[in-house]
Amino acid sequence: MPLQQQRPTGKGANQEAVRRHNLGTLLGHVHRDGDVSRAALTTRMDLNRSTIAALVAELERLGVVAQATPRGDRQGAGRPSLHVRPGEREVCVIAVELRVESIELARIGLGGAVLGRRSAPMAPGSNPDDAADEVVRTAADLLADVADDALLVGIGVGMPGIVSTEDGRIHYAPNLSWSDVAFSDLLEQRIGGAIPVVIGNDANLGVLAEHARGVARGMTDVVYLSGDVGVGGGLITRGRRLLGTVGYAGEVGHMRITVDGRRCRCGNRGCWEAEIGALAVADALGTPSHEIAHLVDLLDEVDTPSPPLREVGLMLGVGITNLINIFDPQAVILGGLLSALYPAVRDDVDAEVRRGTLDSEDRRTEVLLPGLGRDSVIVGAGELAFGAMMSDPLAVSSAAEGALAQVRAAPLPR
Amino acid sequence: MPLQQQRPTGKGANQEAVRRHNLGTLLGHVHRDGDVSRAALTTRMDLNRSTIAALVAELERLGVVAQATPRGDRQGAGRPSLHVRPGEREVCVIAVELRVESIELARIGLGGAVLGRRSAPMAPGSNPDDAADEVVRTAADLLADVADDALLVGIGVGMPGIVSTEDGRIHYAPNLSWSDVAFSDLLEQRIGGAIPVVIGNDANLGVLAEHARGVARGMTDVVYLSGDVGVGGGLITRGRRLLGTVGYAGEVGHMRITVDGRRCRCGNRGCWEAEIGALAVADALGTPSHEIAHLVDLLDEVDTPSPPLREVGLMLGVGITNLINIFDPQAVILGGLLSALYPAVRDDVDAEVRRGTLDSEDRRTEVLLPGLGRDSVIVGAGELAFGAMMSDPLAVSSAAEGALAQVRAAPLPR
DNA sequence: GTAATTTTGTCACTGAAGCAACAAAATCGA
DNA sequence: TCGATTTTGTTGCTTCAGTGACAAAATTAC
Repeated sequence: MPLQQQRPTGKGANQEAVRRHNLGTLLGHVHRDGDVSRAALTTRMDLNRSTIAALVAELERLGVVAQATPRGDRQGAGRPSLHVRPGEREVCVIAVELRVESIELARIGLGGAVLGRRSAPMAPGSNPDDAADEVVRTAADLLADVADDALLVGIGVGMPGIVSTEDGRIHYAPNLSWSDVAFSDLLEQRIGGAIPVVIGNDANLGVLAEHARGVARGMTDVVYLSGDVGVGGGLITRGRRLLGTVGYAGEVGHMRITVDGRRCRCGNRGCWEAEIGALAVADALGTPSHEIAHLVDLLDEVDTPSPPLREVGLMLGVGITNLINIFDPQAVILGGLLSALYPAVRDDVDAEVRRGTLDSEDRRTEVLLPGLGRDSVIVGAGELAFGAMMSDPLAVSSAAEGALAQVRAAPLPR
Repeated sequence: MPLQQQRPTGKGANQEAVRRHNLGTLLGHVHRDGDVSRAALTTRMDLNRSTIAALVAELERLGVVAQATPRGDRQGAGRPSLHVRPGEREVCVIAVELRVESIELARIGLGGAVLGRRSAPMAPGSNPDDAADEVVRTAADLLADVADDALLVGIGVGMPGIVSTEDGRIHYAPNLSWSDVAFSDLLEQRIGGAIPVVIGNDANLGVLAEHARGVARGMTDVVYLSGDVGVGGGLITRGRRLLGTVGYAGEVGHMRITVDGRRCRCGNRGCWEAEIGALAVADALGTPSHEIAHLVDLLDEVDTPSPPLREVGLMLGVGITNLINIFDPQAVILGGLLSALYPAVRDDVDAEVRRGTLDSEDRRTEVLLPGLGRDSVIVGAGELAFGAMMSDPLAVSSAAEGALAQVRAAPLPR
């Protein structure tokens, strides 16, 4: 069933939607694989050769893809199929990650290639306006030596905090001490509304990244956990992100797993992040709180875990078990600090998961480490920014005309 | 955006898919509202009048809908719009609910009308084969006096247990002491494969029912909880059921909320259902376990809850809070025993939910009681059975030709 | 009763995908 | 080396779903 009925809207469809869908899907394949043969596209999309040819031709006309006879390595008999790759005209996005100490930017091209990076300092206690200025300034720098005909189709921002999907507002970002900031508006104002700015939280982008280019490629149901002092969750179900009504879905950090447990920043007791977050790990290792930054290294050195650390592992296992029972995913991916914690307490986690989840032949959820490491948020921000392009290439590419120049020339204070 | 790209498949679309989508969506509107004007369809589906006319004409040709000038009550000026209603040819499904003590059946028509009911005893310790025989026998009875040209388009089965979506296997049904039963196969064999049999668990069908015809109409993200001795969850996100990889999603009963809590049937401690299930409620009320069937009445009589009962309420609140934080739904619906428990301990539950969830203007999850009461599972089973019809009316209705006769004449032992 | 409003049916038109036939390119086998 | 085979790309034609414009029909308001 190629088209999916989106029940709540109950809207009808027309040929134009088909064309949009097909162009977007085809471009998605190119973006995903970097290089696909037309024959492969024909098979995968289950369309006629002629149709694929027409679709590719249209995208080629826009300059976003190019066709070429394949290089060297042959496979099987028959005339070799033309390959479709990102085109002459460079299609790219700016991916931004707001961290507590720095702002990371990357320019990411169609196909997922990282074409450039910049890092800017995030002054302690920076306010959102300063940060937005810095982002735009650095983005302009990053775009300075890009070909003039390049197509900048979006800006994606990732950050630790609670983000409202619809309006791009940051509801609350404890690590940055921001609350109720319309950050995507701040950026859009500075670049003259040239291009849409989309924003997501770190765990949400983590799962997007791992699903698109990490260990969860090809899966349909994935839970991603990003652990630090707090714990966030990113969810993919049926191959799409689960965002909830406002976009606040995935706040698993305050899932209560022991009502009488450790006290959490939120005031409650026994929140999951109080039990497995950086503070709990530091306590278990006997690390003073100012050395929390080195927890990863300390965890790497753990050979046989101490009883307190094993207790943390147990709690990790309990929470993972809850999520498996709730979501029935193919994998749970442990990001951030958790990817250092897990190897240290693997036995306890695995035992708890086995004990608490039903384990049939057709269902065996894997617990995995991320495939993208530190880059997951910025890669996810790139994927997020590319999203619109993959659902309506024509509209987005025509809207993006001139955006590059506009961002380069963004007026900034000082 | 009328068509939704189903990312994982990456398939293309064609005009045929558009037609399918539009016919299905239109029929879905008729099914949902029972009676829609063509003008309303034009607005809602955002299609041309001519297109709507053509679509209605095609469905009318099949006999599944009929057009008529509206009765009496007029609204506004202008030529009155033709109304579309379920057609002369009766389109229906058989909805089945397997309970511990009985098997309930209903015949449900397009539009959601319950056209007939039967109840059959479920002998204690019945095996699946006996139950399947009984279902088919009762279904034949239920279909005895139906017009010969009626179209039986599906059979939906709901039951308490863990069900695999793809193959319709019941993995485990503790209350019935069944495990690993291919129940939909058992039914399909008996009716000669005339018609697809779809199966779902009670909480999953509960949320489907409340979403289609209960308090959650029009919502996009809903959590439904069905409480008894165990607690099950049914989830809707983006207007569609969340099933997970195998269909085991929503098993919230064994979500651990206090690691050192009451012992659960599963062997663990502090599972949610151990804290808020029937046994916990009975303990809190001081009710002996053999009177567990009267818990609803006892809870109705509660005026001011006792401290132990308030503790149960607290645990209910904690679990609901967890789910709100994870899913960010518009509503959490409390079904089964929980709909009796909630009014008794409402203050404690609400306080806990307020305390544990962030509460912004655009996000205020409601805790609701079901709108369908005892019927939710059977209504949900009906909706489930109608599902295929709403995504491809042509294919389903032609496949259903002759199914009625085949079910009536199903060969049965004795 | 007349005008305004709204909906309907009809029909020619547009646009997208499918199909079939033919030509081209590469591989495999003798 | 050459022909048979396989696979692909191209082209013109067909099919079909949705659209827009027009005139007609039914109702309400003045």
